[in-house]
Amino acid sequence: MNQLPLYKKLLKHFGKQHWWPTTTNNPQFEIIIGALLTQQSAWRNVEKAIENLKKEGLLTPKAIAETNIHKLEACVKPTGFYKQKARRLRKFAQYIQKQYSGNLELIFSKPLEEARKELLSLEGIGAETADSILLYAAEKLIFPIDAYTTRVCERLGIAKGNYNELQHFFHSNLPKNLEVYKEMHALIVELGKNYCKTKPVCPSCPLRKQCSFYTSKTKT
DNA sequence: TCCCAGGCAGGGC
DNA sequence: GCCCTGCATGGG
Repeated sequence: MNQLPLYKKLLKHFGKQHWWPTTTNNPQFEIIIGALLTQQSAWRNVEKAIENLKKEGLLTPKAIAETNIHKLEACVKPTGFYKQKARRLRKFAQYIQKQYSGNLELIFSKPLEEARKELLSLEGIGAETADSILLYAAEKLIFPIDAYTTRVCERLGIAKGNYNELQHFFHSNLPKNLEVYKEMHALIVELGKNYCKTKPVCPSCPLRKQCSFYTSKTKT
């Protein structure tokens, strides 16, 4: 099964999503900060937090590694779970600073599976966050599976299973193209944010005719 | 007022 | 392995 038609349909409907937005000259590290902060919180609140960090000069591994934890907590407060996020952010910065002198390329240039395992071993980095970092910061061909992706796949009836199974599905059915991977993940999130909520079908969803609730329970 | 947001970790079973 | 809970602020 080729998922390029789905990609084109979503792209036409929603337009380019321009993920992952960054504002500094250290985009890789900023993407990682965003990936940790956006967990279970809206992106607009992440933007507030990153703006706070920028004002305090806290957008480099060295600065975050050395900062006072309470200052960091105040910056990331808008994203919620601020104590654990501040701690995870500082621990990550300290790790990168100590092991690699702040140079992320030294991790990203490792073999993909090795880099992924290393990220997963750090506090606060699970499968989705690791894969988002690898796709958007390291620019590796790896597809993140988030809650929206699971929900959308189920409702469209295109795939089901655990994280690894869904990821394997996309790896097998998407063209091996970095921009497609980046855009497809963002487009699925956009679809999930707007639709896949009501039953039996979301009236204005561009994919409503493919929705399992539509085809099984609604006629014409 | 209630529910959700671009999850993760730790516990129980 | 899967399911549950705590973590917490901001916006609809």
